[in-house]
Parts: sequence; C-alpha cells; structure tokens
Amino acid sequence: MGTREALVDVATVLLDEGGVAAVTLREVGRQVGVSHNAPYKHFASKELLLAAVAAAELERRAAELAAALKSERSPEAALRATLHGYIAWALERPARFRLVFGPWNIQTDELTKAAHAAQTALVDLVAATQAAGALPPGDSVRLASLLRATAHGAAELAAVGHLAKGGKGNASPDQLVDDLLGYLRPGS
Amino acid sequence: MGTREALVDVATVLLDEGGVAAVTLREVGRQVGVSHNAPYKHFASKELLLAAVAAAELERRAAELAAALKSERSPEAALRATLHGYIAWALERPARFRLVFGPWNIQTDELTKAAHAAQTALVDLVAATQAAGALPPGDSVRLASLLRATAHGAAELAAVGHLAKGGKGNASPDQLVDDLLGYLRPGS
DNA sequence: CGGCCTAGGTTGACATCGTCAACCTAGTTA
DNA sequence: TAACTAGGTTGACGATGTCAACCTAGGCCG
Repeated sequence: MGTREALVDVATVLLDEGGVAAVTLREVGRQVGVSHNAPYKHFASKELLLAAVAAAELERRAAELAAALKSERSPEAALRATLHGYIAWALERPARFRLVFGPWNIQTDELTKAAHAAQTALVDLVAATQAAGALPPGDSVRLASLLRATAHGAAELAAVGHLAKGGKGNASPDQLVDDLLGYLRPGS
Repeated sequence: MGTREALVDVATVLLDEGGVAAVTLREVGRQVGVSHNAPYKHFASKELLLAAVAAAELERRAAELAAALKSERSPEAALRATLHGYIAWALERPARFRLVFGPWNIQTDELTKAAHAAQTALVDLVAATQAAGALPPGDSVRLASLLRATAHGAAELAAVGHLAKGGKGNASPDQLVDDLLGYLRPGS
C-alpha cells in the first residue's frame, strides 16, 4: 500500500467528484495524509499524476473487458456487450472517460500501450464476428474503427446532452450502436 | 468594435494556441489593452467568457454550413460534405471543438439554441437524402443521430490519435464516415 | 563499524490565477 | 442640476503548481 497508489486512488475519487479541475495536488496530498509537495516525490507534475490515473483506469477497463468476453457465448453477443460496456463506462464515469481521451501534452508508455491493447482486442472480436457471418467481410481494423467511433461519439454526445431528447426520435447511445449493428448485418 | 467582442476574439486565439488552460482572464485583458478585472464588466466568470467563445464558434459554423448547403447539388452530396466539414472542424480547431462539447456547469440560451439548430439542420438533410433513396427509410432523427455520433467519434479519436495508424488498416475519419454511408445505401 | 547515498518527506517561498471590494469617471437620464 | 449607470481602475485575498532547501531513516560499501 505505497503512497503512490494512495495518491492515484485519491486523485481518481476527486476526479469523479468534480472533474479534472477538482484534482489539486495539495488536496490529494491532504487526503492521503502527507504534506503538499509530497506528491512531487512520486510525480514530476500534475499532468503525470493524471496520466497515472488514466493508465490505471485503462488497465481496469481492460481487465473487466477480458472477464466479460469469457462469459459470452457468440462473438456477436460479445461485441455488442463490449460496445455497450464502453458506453456505460462513459456515462457512469464521465470524468474518467474525458480524462482518458483528453488532450495529452505528454506521452507515457503506459497510456499508449493500454490504448493499443484495447484496440487489438476489439479488432479480434470484430474479425470473429465477421467469420460468424454477423458482420460484412472486409478490413477488420477499419470496421472495428467504425464501430468504436460510433460508440465513442454516441457516448460522448449523450454525456453532454447533445443527443436528440424526448419525443419519438429519442435515441439512446445503446440504441444507436444496435441500429448500426443491424444495418451492418449482411442480407438485411 | 466593443470591448466585449475584442475579449471574445482574444480568448478564441488563446484557446487555439494553448487549450482552455491558456485562456486566462488576466492575459485576455492584457492583450485587449485593459486591466485585469475589466473582463468582469462583461462576463461574470471565466466560464461565461468561455461560453461566449463557444457560442460564437457555433454561430460561425452554422453560417458556414448554410453557405455550403446552397452550393451542393444532391442531398447526399450535401450530407457527405456536412459530415466531412464536421470532421475537418474538429481536426483543424481541436481546442474549439473540445470546448463546445466540453463539460458545462452552466446553461446559456445561446449555446443550447445553437446546438439545437445544428441538430435540426442535419435531420432535414438526412430526411431529404432518405427521400432521394440514398439512405434507408425510418426515423430521420435517429438516423441523423447515428451519423452524427459516428462523425463525432471518428473526429475525436483521430484528434487524440487513437485511430488505427499505419499499415493497411489505416482509417481516416473521413473514410469511416464514407464507409458508413456506403453500408447504409439501400441495396448494397 | 562508520560514513555515504538515496528515497521519501517537510517547510517555506514565489508567481499566477480567479474573484471580490472599493473607488473613479464620463455620459445619460429624471 | 442631481442621480444613476456602464465601464474601467487599483488593490487585496486565498488557492494552486512548482522550485529550493532541509531533514531523516535505512541500505550499501569501505
């Protein structure tokens, strides 16, 4: 239970509560029970602390995803669950979601590696679904990018409230993803 | 040429240069040639200044969009151009894009009105494209949301660099949108 | 064993930032 | 003419990120 992990944990809680602006090095130190400036013994800057928070979140998500995949029957169901999980993540932890896809001035190995792993896992899932005939043939990477882009955009627009609300045109991000999967199913 | 407009303009430039963090009320005042605190005579808080910047950007985009629509031949071409324009905006002015879709704690009429107008314009365009037979029938609002979500997500992932890079799987956000339009065209 | 290095922590200081309060001034309005 | 207001100024305050200097316990090497 090192101080470093405690700092990351406290920073994550503060992030959830008040967004990136609420994460202050001094408050993090205070809640961990050390002086202001103690965080500098573990992170050279605030941005690096935030990068550690983002990396931890990505690793957590990758673990959840791997666990979910094991309990799914068909590749198609697994793909759908993955995309829905992505959206649920964005809506339940918007601050973390925003942080992960925020504007990074730095480049930590942890972050790029975690992002690449997530991408690869999704591509494999798409390829399996294609093989099962539930998605059109073609470049799996490109198709995976399309699915991810839609899930990402739907989640973010929903989180900001820019998605059509009320009335019969009501569209939840989950529905949009399902619509897309429906359009993509060969032989509509 | 009121001071208020000058403040918004300077804030926009600073935003482009260094992101939201670079927009400081004092620096804005400095560059306009007034004291720190002069901005408070026009905006009650930094967030309201940023909201004005976002609203101005949305109005500018709406005007461009309206102009582009007039010069397009088919609804389908206009729709494609609109989506590509959306992506180009996100890639050329990422800070403004991020600001507009950022986490707002306030609610200005300007912002919600501008956002609603953009949504309506896109829905009309989608309906026209459906009537022309280049998109499947069904709820236009929902289909418009799907297209917008994909464009939004593709743009943001590309801006952050999370889109598959290099190799044959290379997918630009424009290509992803075109892929989607292709999948959606009835009678593939 | 004694000296040294280092990881991790502390206190203090500094510039900058958002914001509040008090004051001032030119122009408009009653 | 007197009062009011819009817009501007200076000065202050607390919070924050960051730098510098100092301290200290534990491990390592001579």
